Amino acid sequence: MTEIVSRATIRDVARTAGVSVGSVSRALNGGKNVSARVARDVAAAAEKLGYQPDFLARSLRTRTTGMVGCLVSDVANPLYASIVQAAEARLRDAGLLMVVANTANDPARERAMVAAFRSRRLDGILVAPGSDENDRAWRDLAAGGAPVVILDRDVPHLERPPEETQPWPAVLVDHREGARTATRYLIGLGHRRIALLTPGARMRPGRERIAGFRAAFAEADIDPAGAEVCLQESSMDFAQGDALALLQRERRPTAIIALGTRILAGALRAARDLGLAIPADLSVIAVGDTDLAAVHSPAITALRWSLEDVGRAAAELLLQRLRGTGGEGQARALLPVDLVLRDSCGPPASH
Amino acid sequence: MTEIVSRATIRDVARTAGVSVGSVSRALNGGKNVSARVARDVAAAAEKLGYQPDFLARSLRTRTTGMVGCLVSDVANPLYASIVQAAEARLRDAGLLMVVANTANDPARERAMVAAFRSRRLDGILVAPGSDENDRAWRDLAAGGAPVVILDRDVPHLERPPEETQPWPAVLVDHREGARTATRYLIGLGHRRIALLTPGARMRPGRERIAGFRAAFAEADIDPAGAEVCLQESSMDFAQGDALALLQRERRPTAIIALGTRILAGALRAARDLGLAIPADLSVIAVGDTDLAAVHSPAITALRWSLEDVGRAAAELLLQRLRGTGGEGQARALLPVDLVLRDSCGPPASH
DNA sequence: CCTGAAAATGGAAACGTTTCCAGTTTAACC
DNA sequence: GGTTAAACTGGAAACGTTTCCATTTTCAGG
Repeated sequence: MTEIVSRATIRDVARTAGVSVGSVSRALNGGKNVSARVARDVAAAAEKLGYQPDFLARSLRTRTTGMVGCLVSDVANPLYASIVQAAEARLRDAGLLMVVANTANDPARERAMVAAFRSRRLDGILVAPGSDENDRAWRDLAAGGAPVVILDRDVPHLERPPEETQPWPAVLVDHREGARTATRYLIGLGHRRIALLTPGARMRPGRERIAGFRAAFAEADIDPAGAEVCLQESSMDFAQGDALALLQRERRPTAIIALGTRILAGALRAARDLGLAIPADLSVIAVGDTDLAAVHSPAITALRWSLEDVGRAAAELLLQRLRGTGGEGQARALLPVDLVLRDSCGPPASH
Repeated sequence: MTEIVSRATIRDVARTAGVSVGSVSRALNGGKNVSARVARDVAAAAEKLGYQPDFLARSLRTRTTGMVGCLVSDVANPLYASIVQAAEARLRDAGLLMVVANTANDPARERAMVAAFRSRRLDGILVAPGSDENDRAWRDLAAGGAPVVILDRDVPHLERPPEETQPWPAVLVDHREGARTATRYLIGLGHRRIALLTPGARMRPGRERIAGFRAAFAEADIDPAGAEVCLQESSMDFAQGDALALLQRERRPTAIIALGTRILAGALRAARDLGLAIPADLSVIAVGDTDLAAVHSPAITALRWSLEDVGRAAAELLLQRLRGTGGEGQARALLPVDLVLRDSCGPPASH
């Protein structure tokens, strides 16, 4: 195994095997229309030279790169990291590479990355846009021409090219039903004043949760004023200050539903600082089942959905599109949310 | 802005501007050796046609792809996610895309991804190999020819090509000093039996921590038998079972130092299940400052280093190499580890 | 052995750039 | 204005594949 100075090309293989370049290509790829002799010689020559095809040249010719892009606000956010991880696993098994970019929910950056993906001719895109109202983003995506799969966002039908009748493929999570289940559970325990701590309603997950939260109050025939929605930025410190103010009020909520890691952490800290015991003084439900929720004392009851399933399903949907074998039926997936009961909820203290 | 059916090529721009292809390329790229008239006409034509250069063709010609690969065991692991995120941010600012791949510490997969990166001619690679002894991995990396930056792993000098005198560029974290500081702190509080819970010593961070841990015992002139190293797989459940056994022993450790999220969580659960109070019955130090450590009650004292700095520094090192402007001095970075004091440590209970 | 179709093959034309080279225009200087 | 160097330009050759097309070879069936 000698050190190869400059890599062997298909031409070298052809010369070594004593056949034409065309034949080498056919032998190595299709396998169709090639005699046993040529196949053998080519394989031997390729092996001898340590030939590895150049994907760039191949891509230029075939107009397919074997790469897909993944656009999320922040791969370091656990809620995205697992999705990215699972999607990458599935795509890799299909022989595709994944390029990832963080957008920090910045529309300009989103546009720039979509353009970069397009210039590089990526075969497809997985994307969770930072805002559902960003028409430019949707237009850019549509203009790219590559198949797109949406991650848990609302997609405007109207923006599709006219000939397309199908909505964009998407993987959605049933946050509405999840929030409704959680709220119903708390109401059933006797709570009448519940606060939902969630980031802005700019995006689908927040909107759906709020809708489910309100729906539970409506169907229980309870004073809807008890359903308090606190919009929060995703910063832990802000959440903590906000939670402090919330829990110090005269008629404070007796239960809270808090999103993810940062907001939940802020709320828990606030409760601890105020000396509120969980669940005696305050019931808590986490949205998203993180290590924090599972290990906290007491363990936190949580809404759980499978991030891995989201990533896997998205990759699967994209692969269907890429292979053209898109049995039109399953253009979108709706994944369930479960309520994992632990020790952080109980009846409200009598007052 | 009409819908463009098939994208405009440089040839279209040339025709529209009434100049040659070569001139268009010069006008758009170099800006050197092009008259004002040509520059203007070309810019106008490109704008009018919505021309966007095809990176594939460009890459084929220039042998540079503007993409770098990032190879880690698992992007969903918070310890890697932030590194990846920060590195991507820096590389994006430099106009590079990042393709990421998870190896699950599987040598075969590592080899496959390195080969894939090479076939796609990625400009460089950031990598945290799953094992420091995997000679094949190092050889493959070296053979690729692209610049490589190592993430917190020991790199064998001997494997370098003979003409290279510099070691591989790498970003390292001073886990040894961190572990020594933490251990010294516990010893100072009076602890004499301390357990270090860490994943295997196959990789640099584990090895360094163990070394620092032992060094602290050695320099304190204390019975070294009290320094107990528990090698753990990175699975929370296993860690919990293991921690349970450890803490139920006759002469159990009075303090533990536990890595990351999963192992720490397992240990905390075990302590909770046994009714051990922290820090009265058991002192705990977390290795890696996670949300869990910060928000736990009581808050957990933790060893902290900046994952963002690791990612940023790695990207910086790689960029230096890519630009050839690698002031040879800073071929590697060693980042510090701090001990963040919280409420989880105290003197051991008298016995 | 002949015929025709099917299979296999070599050569060359793409794919869309950048860059080299030779030639032509401009500029500068006396 | 003439000479020379510098700046600019067009044409064509890469880069390394795949795929088309026209030949040549193989093979089955009479």
